[in-house]
Amino acid sequence: MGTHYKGNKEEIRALNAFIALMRASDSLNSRQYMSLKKSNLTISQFGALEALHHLGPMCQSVLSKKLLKSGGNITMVIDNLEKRGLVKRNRDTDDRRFISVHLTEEGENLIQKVFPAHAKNIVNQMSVLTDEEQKNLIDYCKRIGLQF
Amino acid sequence: MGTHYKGNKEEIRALNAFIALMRASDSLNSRQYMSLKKSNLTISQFGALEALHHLGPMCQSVLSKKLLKSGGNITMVIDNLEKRGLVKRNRDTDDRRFISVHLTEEGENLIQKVFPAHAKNIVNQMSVLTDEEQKNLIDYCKRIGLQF
DNA sequence: TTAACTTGTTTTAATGTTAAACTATCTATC
DNA sequence: GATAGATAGTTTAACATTAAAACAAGTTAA
Repeated sequence: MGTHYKGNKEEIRALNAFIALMRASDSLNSRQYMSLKKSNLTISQFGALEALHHLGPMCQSVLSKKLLKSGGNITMVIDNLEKRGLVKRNRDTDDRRFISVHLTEEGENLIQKVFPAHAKNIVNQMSVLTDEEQKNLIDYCKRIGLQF
Repeated sequence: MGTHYKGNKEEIRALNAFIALMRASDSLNSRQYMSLKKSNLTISQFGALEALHHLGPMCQSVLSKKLLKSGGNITMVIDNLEKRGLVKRNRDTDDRRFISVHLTEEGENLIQKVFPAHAKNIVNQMSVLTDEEQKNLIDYCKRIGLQF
């Protein structure tokens, strides 16, 4: 692994840290992907179901902000969940611009079944780090994430 | 930020570490995306050009392994680079199953122009961490990535 | 009241992504 | 040499993703 960039030691280190971070998130993502495939869910679909499960019904623009995805993308993801009968759209009667999305009973059952194993799976993977190391990782990642 | 999972302290910590890692890589990705958009390159296209630049011509199956992407995906990415005249395909004469992909002069010029700013950009973002912290991050990420 | 602006959702076009099926080519074995 | 199996690449179908444009509904200001 590593960069082929010809820079000084500090630059090489920074690029290697970047690559390591990206590879780690790729690995976690692909293990998530494999795990969810058993339930015929994509990562995005799972994310939407999870948000609706833990936060209750919400309109697509809110979901879009929660999941950090574009509005057009949410339309597509909710479309696919709706086709499977896992969520339902409800046009708001007061302000007809809004569409409230909520889990169906089937969707609620599915997320309740899938979530615990999913969480356990992640906890398991992160357990290669000690509690102290996880704290450090959170600190580092937040600082990287919150730049502008 | 944080999970809504009702577990014990250790589980919550692990899930928060997971979420922090994913958010950080999302942030880095989206900044990469914005930066490369100026040159009309996607992250995948940049990755392919960079590999060909630093490692020289190679066939698609090797590229596929380097970039950790499926063969079908590489076909698409190389198609789009070829349409723009940045790379060229060459059928191997010895073994006609192989196609060697190489940068055109235009592609070489582009990657030479784009790469330094790109690397600098990443180094800059990672510089919110000290050298010691970057070392730790690399260690943590490698351990997360290399499980199973 | 109407025109202009704002906000929420959908559509469209382009790219990425995978898995699976397919074609072409090469190799080993009978 | 024919054939079975392996390998490289392409195609297809499905979903993800964005930006930008279109569309729908509500708000505001002249």
